[in-house]
Amino acid sequence: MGQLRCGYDFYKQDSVTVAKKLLGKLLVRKLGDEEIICKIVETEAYVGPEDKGSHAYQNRRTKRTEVMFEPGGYAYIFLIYGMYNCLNVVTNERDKPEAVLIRGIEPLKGIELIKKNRNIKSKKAADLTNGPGKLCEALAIEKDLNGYDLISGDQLYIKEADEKIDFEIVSSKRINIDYAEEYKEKLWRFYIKNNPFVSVILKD
DNA sequence: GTACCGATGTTCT
DNA sequence: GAACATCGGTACC
Repeated sequence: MGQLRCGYDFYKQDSVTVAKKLLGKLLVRKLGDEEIICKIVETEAYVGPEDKGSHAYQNRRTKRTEVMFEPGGYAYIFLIYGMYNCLNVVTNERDKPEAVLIRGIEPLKGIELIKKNRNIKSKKAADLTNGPGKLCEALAIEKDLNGYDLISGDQLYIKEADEKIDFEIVSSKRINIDYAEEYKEKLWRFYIKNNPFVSVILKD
């Protein structure tokens, strides 16, 4: 089944291309004997040294951003607001610091384990995984997976869906990057139209 | 449905 | 010391 998994030829593309192509693909997480599979429904591209929204703006290279300078195919995980982790996929070639933030996923398998990991009151299924912090908690994705190899690792990876389902892609501004000046206007967020696991719907 | 607010800790100035 | 690619609760429509 290896041919279904996304490899370097996929991740080496630019982040906007990868962000769009990730929609509809499957995020797989192995936890002991159990497996969680979710469909990716919302992404954001962070586009390299010129992008004022990106942690790697002006090639800012620190311990935190180091993995963004690696070749595409690694996980970039960072802590936000002191409490939540966010999962990114590093894209493009070595020394071209780009990444795609996964913002929304739809659980297909392992929902009981997701509920256990999240432990929330809400009965709405969407609240389990409709946001970057939520989905990391749901899949037990923590800082120890920063730099994880999504191409050859088996704990966390991305693969093609088993069957192709048509959907419409919506482009929008990225969420919560007020500091990014003109770059906050860029339509570098993508999601599957009408999917309930999308985190935010902006008014036009 | 929207609006605000506090929690929390790492990173960078 | 400030900022931060967020979330869940409460209050009020």
